[in-house]
Amino acid sequence: MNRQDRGIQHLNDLEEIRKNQIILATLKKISEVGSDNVTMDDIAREAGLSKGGVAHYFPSKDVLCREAFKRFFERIFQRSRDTIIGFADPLSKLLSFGWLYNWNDPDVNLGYPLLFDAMAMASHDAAYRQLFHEWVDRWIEMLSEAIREGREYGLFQDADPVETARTISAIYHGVAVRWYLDRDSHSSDWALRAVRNSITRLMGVKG
Amino acid sequence: MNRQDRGIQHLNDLEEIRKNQIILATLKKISEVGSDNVTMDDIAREAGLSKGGVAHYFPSKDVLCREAFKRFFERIFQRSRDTIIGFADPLSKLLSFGWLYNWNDPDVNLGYPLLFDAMAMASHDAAYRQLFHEWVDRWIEMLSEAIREGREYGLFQDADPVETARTISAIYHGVAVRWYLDRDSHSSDWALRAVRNSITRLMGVKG
DNA sequence: CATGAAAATCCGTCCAGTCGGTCGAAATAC
DNA sequence: GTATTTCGACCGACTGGACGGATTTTCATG
Repeated sequence: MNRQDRGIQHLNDLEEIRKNQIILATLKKISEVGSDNVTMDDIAREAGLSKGGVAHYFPSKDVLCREAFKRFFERIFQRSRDTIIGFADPLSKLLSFGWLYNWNDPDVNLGYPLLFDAMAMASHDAAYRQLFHEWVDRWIEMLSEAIREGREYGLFQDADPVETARTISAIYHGVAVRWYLDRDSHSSDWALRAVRNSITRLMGVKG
Repeated sequence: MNRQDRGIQHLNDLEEIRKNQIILATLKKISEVGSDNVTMDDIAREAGLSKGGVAHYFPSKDVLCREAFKRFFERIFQRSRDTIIGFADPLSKLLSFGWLYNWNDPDVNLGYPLLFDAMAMASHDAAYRQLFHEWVDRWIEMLSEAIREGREYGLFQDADPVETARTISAIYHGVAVRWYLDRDSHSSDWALRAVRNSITRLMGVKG
């Protein structure tokens, strides 16, 4: 981005644009090499700025990374919500996250390394655990809503919706780890069958 | 360990003792701060040696970490095998990993940060993916054996044992992540119920 | 004295964060 | 309308510290 572009923006707009630009670059770089191995120089260059330019918008690497992770998780959650509301049937809602196991999805290729990085951070850093907790909680809220709905219609067997939602969420996650990290032995088809099987049986739906 | 101890050992013994000592220290430190943040100095001090002492036994940090991870995964797997063979009933075998959700277990407190670290590495490094793959494969072999047994006795419904084993393994993993990283919302009781429920229903066992 | 393990030291590299400076644009003065 | 000043985004050289690996030194042992 050259200097000509700058004048045509309001200042507040510019700040938001630059921050976004930097955060996108941060996510890409962390995804590529991990947050411990990424340098501010890498991020700056990826964003088309210099170290000083990045420093102008973010006070430290730590703050930048946290903000980047936060926005990324937010985006993934929004996407999940957009997907789930496209289904009316409660079981379909619970099974609507197949895109998590699609190699051609750009969010997937960017996202899994980010997720693993965030989890590794979380195991040492309470702030990242909090971030993870908030993210999971929003998923649970969304899933348990669908479960309650299904129970009302008599589709699902009786069980605590929140507890069941946590189990479903965990199953998606566990399958995802295998699918992404041991890809030669865990095809996308396996992943889809695994979650479908586990979840339908868990909910007491006749197969 | 002080100098008096050293003379009473054969040289080959000593080498194995030192390597073990260093590896244990490495695992502890990685568990505490992550493999990227650990320094050779940290490891040496933890092992009661100096940097030079460690360098004498391991050529580089990279090699040391890989070897440490390898031995750790091996140990966990051995422990799992020891546990599973204590049960005769195939379903009990599949449910015999409750110790994975026990906060008082020393392997647990040491192990989860190591596992998350290894996964984050694996998402960038094929060598760690290979390590993960081999580890998973041994689990799958062990689990699918129990599943085959259960099918022979007519306890489990028909389904591909390996595919089902992969699903069970993934469920254990997914539940573990939630339990360890979002501990305030996921009790050990929840974790045990979650795997028991998911697995018994997946296997078609009458609850 | 000889040997080799371990300690101490050194050196090259890398990186986060700082700071003085540049440049263009907007504001103000005249 | 033009000159001048101010403002702030941005740059990039630099610093200080940390680290990994190699080299040198010390020392226990036989």
